[in-house]
Amino acid sequence: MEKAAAHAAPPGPALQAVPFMKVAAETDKVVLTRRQREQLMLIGTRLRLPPRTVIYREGAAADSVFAITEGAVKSYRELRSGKRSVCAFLFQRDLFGLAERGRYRNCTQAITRVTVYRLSLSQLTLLLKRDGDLQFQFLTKVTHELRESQRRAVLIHRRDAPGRLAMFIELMAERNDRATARTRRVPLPMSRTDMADYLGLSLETVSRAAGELVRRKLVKFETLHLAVIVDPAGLAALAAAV
Amino acid sequence: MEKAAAHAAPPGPALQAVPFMKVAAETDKVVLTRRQREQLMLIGTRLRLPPRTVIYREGAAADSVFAITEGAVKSYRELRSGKRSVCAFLFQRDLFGLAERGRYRNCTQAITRVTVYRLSLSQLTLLLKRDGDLQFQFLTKVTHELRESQRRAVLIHRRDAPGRLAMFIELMAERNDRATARTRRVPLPMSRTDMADYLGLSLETVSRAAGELVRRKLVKFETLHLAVIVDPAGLAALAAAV
DNA sequence: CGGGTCTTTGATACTCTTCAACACCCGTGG
DNA sequence: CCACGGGTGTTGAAGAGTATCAAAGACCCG
Repeated sequence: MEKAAAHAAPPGPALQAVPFMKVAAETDKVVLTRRQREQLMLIGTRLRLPPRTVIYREGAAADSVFAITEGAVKSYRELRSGKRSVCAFLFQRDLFGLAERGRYRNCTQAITRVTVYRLSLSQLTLLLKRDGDLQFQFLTKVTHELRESQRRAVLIHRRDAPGRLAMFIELMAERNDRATARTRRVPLPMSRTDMADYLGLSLETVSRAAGELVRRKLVKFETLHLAVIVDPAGLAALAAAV
Repeated sequence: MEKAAAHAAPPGPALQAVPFMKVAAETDKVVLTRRQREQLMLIGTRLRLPPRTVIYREGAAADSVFAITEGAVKSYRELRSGKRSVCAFLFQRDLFGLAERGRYRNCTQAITRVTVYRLSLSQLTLLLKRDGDLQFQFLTKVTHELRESQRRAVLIHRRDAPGRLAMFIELMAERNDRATARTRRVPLPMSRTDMADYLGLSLETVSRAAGELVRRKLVKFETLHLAVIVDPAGLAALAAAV
């Protein structure tokens, strides 16, 4: 566990994405070179933030882009009705804060304690235009996030709550890399309310759906924020049964 | 009408996106230089495709990226249940075909007659790495699409069909630039089924919702594929009442 | 151990989905 | 010119599922 982390995430920002093209090696993920990371560190500041910290608000002047090195962040929007819509959950090696016309479009808030790199937007722009390879990594990363976002849209098409939740758990399991593959444990750092706001369900329905998955012996919950996959095949079948 | 088109879309591919930073000019949209367009034309082929042409299928080997210069395209996924989920509707100056590990992730099909530039992925990659400014345009564009995708996710959070449809019409109106602003006409080239698959509703519900909007005198339909906004404020209010 | 937050559980109402029949548009062929 | 047929869209009635409101229970942190 520590070995992988030490080798994959040396000091400095990192990005996780799947490349456009098929690569020969089993290097499934894009990685930045040491030099690229060092350059990013030069224009960035490392921040450690406690849970619930609001990193920025919708509409705020955007002068920075953020790269997560540790922890979980949610990106959401406040709707007039007082409800929230969670756009994405962001983890290690994710990027956020890509603004529109100098303004952020979402709010972002730390879920757990997080470590992020705050990169100056203007300096980053210059750096990217200068270093075509680095920019290509960013392009790949954003494309990756676009695909993830579209996948979520597919998820929302399901009308049944247990199915949506099953897909969600699989999503989170994927994000947790191979740690889940071995232990079958899936950390769900966000609250039930956040999950509901992401899945487009009420929190009561999420709760009931979770109970249903447990009843069907597909998963169980060691704690509220740690699911264990009891029947991987069954869960996958339900998740795929769109 | 023709004047604007002639000035904004000279020969060659174009991209429409909102920049990260606030720009001084009222140039709201990113535009490619003539030289960049010419470079793209060098590595691309112009294709004219009749309606219903399937441009590529999910899982197919991806060797090209496409830029639309005219017409409408839908990007969708076939679900096991036989249903479809439409990920996005794509128009003039949109980009599609960003692959994952050498495979396309969605199917794309022409809705109307379309003109697209097919760009060789390998050559585009080289070109982008060489031309930092051009690549930055692509980065901006993909980021723009990411935001659009997230916006759709917000849209889906509404449970009421008339509200979803109202948002959809506003979305389409925006895409139609200022043409709608003057004439209040919104072209909806896609079928009701496509709209349903995009909105996460059944087509019957879309039909009923359309009837409801007409009944409330918010819009009317000149033809099935051409909506007219009767009460812009009322429609906007309903669309924003998330 | 206690207060507050978050989660679970229960009953009712509401909206959409589904299934089915019907209307419409348009190109084809008589 | 009109009748026909397929695809597409509309309308109707019954059923399923979730949202909502309300209240009790579990958990965390000080």
